Amino acid sequence: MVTIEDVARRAGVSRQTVSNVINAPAKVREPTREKVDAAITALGYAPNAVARRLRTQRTSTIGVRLDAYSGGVSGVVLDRFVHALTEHAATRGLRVLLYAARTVDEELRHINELADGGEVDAIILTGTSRDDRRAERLRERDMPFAAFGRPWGTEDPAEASHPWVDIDGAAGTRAATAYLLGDAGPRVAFLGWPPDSETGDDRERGWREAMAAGSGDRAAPRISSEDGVAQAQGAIRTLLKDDAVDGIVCASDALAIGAHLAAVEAGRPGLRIVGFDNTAAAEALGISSVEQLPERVAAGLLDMLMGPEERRISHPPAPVGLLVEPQLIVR
Amino acid sequence: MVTIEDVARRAGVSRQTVSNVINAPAKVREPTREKVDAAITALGYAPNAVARRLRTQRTSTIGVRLDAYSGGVSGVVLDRFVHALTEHAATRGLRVLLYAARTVDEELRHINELADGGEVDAIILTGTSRDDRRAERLRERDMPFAAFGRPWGTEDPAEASHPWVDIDGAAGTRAATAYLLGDAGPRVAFLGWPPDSETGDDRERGWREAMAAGSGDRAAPRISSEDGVAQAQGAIRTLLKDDAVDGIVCASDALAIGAHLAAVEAGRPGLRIVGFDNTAAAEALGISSVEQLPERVAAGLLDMLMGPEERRISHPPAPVGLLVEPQLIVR
DNA sequence: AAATAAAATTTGATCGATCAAAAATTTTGG
DNA sequence: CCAAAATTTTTGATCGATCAAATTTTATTT
Repeated sequence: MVTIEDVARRAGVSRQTVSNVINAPAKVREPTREKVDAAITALGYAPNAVARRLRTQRTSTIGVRLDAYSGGVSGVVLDRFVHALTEHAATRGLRVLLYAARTVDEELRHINELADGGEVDAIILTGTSRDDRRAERLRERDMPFAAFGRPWGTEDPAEASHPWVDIDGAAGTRAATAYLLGDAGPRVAFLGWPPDSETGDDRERGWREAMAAGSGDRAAPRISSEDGVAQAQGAIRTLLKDDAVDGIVCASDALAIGAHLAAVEAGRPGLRIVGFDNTAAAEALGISSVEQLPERVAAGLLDMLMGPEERRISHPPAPVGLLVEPQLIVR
Repeated sequence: MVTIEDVARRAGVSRQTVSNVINAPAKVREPTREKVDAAITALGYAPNAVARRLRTQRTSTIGVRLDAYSGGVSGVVLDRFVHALTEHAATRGLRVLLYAARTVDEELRHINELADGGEVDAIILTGTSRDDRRAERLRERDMPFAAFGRPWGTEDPAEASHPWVDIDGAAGTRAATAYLLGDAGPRVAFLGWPPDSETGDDRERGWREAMAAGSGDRAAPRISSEDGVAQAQGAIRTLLKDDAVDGIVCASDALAIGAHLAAVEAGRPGLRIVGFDNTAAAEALGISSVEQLPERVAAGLLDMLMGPEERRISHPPAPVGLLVEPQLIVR
């Protein structure tokens, strides 16, 4: 292994000058820098990341939880998010360290380990809930963090207690509903999950608002189903027997696929349906869907952790919230 | 931050004794150990991972590439693999560091960086090809690695040049074909990609072998389509016009979904179709599929890198190959 | 050209742990 | 009970870099 000492010896300068060439080239005179650069390339030197971390007390690493694989249609959004985060982090000189956890307690243990061991400079939370214990723990431990998911309850971006970015689900279903109202007809139904899930209620709200604001038929039903193709198919099968609907806005692609299958079954393959998440399955079946743009979320979170141009993590990051407007993909 | 020195002072012993309590408790006398343990819990001490890495020259971290998000039906296998790897790695005291790359050259750069900076102890390659440049580079650099994917060309597990684990695609299609021969009829067609992709040819071989070995109809066709729902749908639409087939074994779920749609369209919703990868989309549509079990691949790769019970990476790991038999999921 | 200011470079200390060898203690055996 | 062996504990060096302060060199001013 080539060390900074080797380079210094070869270039006939001191360690620190080599260090300066790498970290603060402006401090070094041109001819000196050239000598050092020549030595660096001749020896193939690269700074040892571990030694640097020990000295600077910065790991340039952020931790991200990988959820237990759900097996369902969803989960893809998170995968795309992790991918985008990794790419964006790289351009800012950060690395992404994974940890897997199936439960909150398991995740809390991991958070402790990462913090105790000084392994990461910041943590990205996903899927935050009201009074999130992880957020609490991270605050206690004084570990910078940002969340993919709004702090339900206090959603005013101006008075956030920590940085967060979330998809504006209501905006997504609003756009979907407006599209169907214009393109299909006034009787646009909503197929959602049973009430009281925060994400679900948010998406329902968008439909309600668009129906009220536009030319929506007040009588258009709100149907409830667990998140699964078969369950949704059953629910919509029943619906299509009696009700005359022009289109269905769904809270997820799994629901949309079920609705689509029920429509085909009922001899109405042209019934307009819009899903949510824009998964490969919806794409494969040609179902329109609301695309979450997890890449924007990833970029937004890093901006918050670091400031838009910085290359180091703010401590603590400014507590602001950002809602990303999703995009309707029409098929 | 609590250091080993703080603990030593509080317990009234030396640094090294504290270190021994943590890393080699057998070397420490019982009463001493108790004192130290008490101090550790009182102060909430945890060893600094970065300092330890610098001294031991081991990072206990493995690097894994995250592919560019493909957007298609596939990709999920890799995500599940990364997840399983993270979980298994954790139980062996390893961390998983991600890097994103879109091209081979980009990946080679990342490999160099990770090796130069001493960031990882080993790298996991995915999607290996014949004469893989990454494998070559890693060998040159003396970085331990293992691959998800066989070294096409020399597939005899006994004479591998590096450790690898792969899914036995032929075994998967063999099982799928045998199942359809028994359950549907002798005319089992194969819907695959254009020839000369290694994975594709492997999967086709399984079908051929099972057809020859079982009661397969020699005349059953082998149809070719690019990997996409629409393309496959078109190909099978044509097929179903003339040919009478009892079932179709497909090289991917995307193809299977296309075939399924064509079958429904042709008024044969009961036509037996088997896909490959067992994606959420296939599950949602109730299409049988071959499940790759990426969890086993992850476990197998770590066993190879570390030995089945060890907690440190062998250098170099023994070059052996392992084919994991996939599992047919009947729906 | 000397005095002063500014810039460039070097030196010594440090980050927090483990390794290797030395010193202190306990155990064993005659 | 003492010497030798075995065990336990401590000390000093080190991993490879950066920080802070000291020193040297160059540039500016009078």
